[in-house]
Amino acid sequence: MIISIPVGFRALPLPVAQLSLAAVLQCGQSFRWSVFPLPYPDFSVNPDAPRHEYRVCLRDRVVCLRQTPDTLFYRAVYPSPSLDPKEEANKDAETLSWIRDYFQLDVDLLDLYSQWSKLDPVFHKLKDRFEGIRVLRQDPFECLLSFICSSNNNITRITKMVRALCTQFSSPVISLPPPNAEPGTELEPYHPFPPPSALSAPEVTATLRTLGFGYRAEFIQKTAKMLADNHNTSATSSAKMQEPAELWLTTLRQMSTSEARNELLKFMGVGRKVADCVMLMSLDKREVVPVDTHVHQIATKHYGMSSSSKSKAVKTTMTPKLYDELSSKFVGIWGEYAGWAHCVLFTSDLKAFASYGLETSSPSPSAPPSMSTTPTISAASTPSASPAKRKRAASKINVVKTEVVATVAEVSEDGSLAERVKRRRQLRVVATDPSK
DNA sequence: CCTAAACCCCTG
DNA sequence: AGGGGTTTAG
Repeated sequence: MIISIPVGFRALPLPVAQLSLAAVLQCGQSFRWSVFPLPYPDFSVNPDAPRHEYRVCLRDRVVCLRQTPDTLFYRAVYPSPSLDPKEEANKDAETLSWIRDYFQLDVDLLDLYSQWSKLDPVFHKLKDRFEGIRVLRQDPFECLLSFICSSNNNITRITKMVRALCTQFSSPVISLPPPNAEPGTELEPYHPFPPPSALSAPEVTATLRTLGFGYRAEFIQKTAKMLADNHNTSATSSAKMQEPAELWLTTLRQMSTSEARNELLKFMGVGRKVADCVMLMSLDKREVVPVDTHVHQIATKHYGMSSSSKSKAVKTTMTPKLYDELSSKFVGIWGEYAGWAHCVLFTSDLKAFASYGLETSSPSPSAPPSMSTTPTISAASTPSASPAKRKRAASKINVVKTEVVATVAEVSEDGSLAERVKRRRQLRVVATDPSK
């Protein structure tokens, strides 16, 4: 099979089993990729030719990707066309290294798939249908704001909102025609994701509301302002560089899962689910399994999971306790890369998963053995403390109101989710209203 | 410590 | 009517 390299693209050998762009770029991890169908006259001539081009704007360039069963084609387009060749080569190397980082290509997905298959019969039956699904390593600020938008929402609308955020609050770096377009086709502007400083002004809330963000408008602006106020203390030297607040968010990669979660929960509009998504998809917390209502449904139906306290039907509400139970059970099943396994099963092809359930649900509830017992969970995912210590910490917060920050720092080692939320509320007061 | 309702917009 | 959630009030 001969595949010609598209003009301007470089080739990176990569089996589609290691990465499937079609599955990964549109499954609700990132909401900013544009997809273009490639108008080939006849695919029967070359059935393996790429059908789509994917594009996204990164800082000063637009990255374009195409894929065949064994090759990833990539190129970047820059605003200034006449660079000297050496500079050009540098930038291309930069683009390749960004791709390797963004798709985490050093992680062998085939290894993981075979591990999960041994650990989980349900996964074993499904794995062939979900090739090449991996967790992206996204920019933390973009990830945080995108998932604040995700509450009570669907992928289509989140995508529209994130797009609106970019077109409204950042300048386009370049305008390009769609791939394989006729001459004279209208150019399309490409906007990078806006930095915190562009979203922190109070008027931003109203603008976002007119753009259809609803109650999330305030969350976005408050979160951006909190980041800018706390971390953008010195000016950013270059427009191409990240702001200090963005760099600070990235440092959460160095922290433990529970520490990073505590930091994220301080932001307005960020609860457990959003925090976990941000940690999994941008902060290297690969064991974290975010739980939403859909995961809950599948968990009870296919894995025999149900809240230990309430043995009601599938109609139970998602309490913090239930969330913890479900999340830790999946970590117990899938292990170190549990979040990645979750991604394969739940955020790719939900309909295929549902149909699988219809086929096999009646004969035998083939739940994995680890379901029945409480699995051992790493300390990082479920911090525990003596009840006495916890109580002391909680009461301290209620009494002391003036030195909240110091108190929080002291007790932030542990605590239930509810307690963390309480602490967050007080922290927000300090962070957003210094006068009080 | 835990539960329930509102929130804003889009889709069925 | 209800949704891949969070906040606020009880």
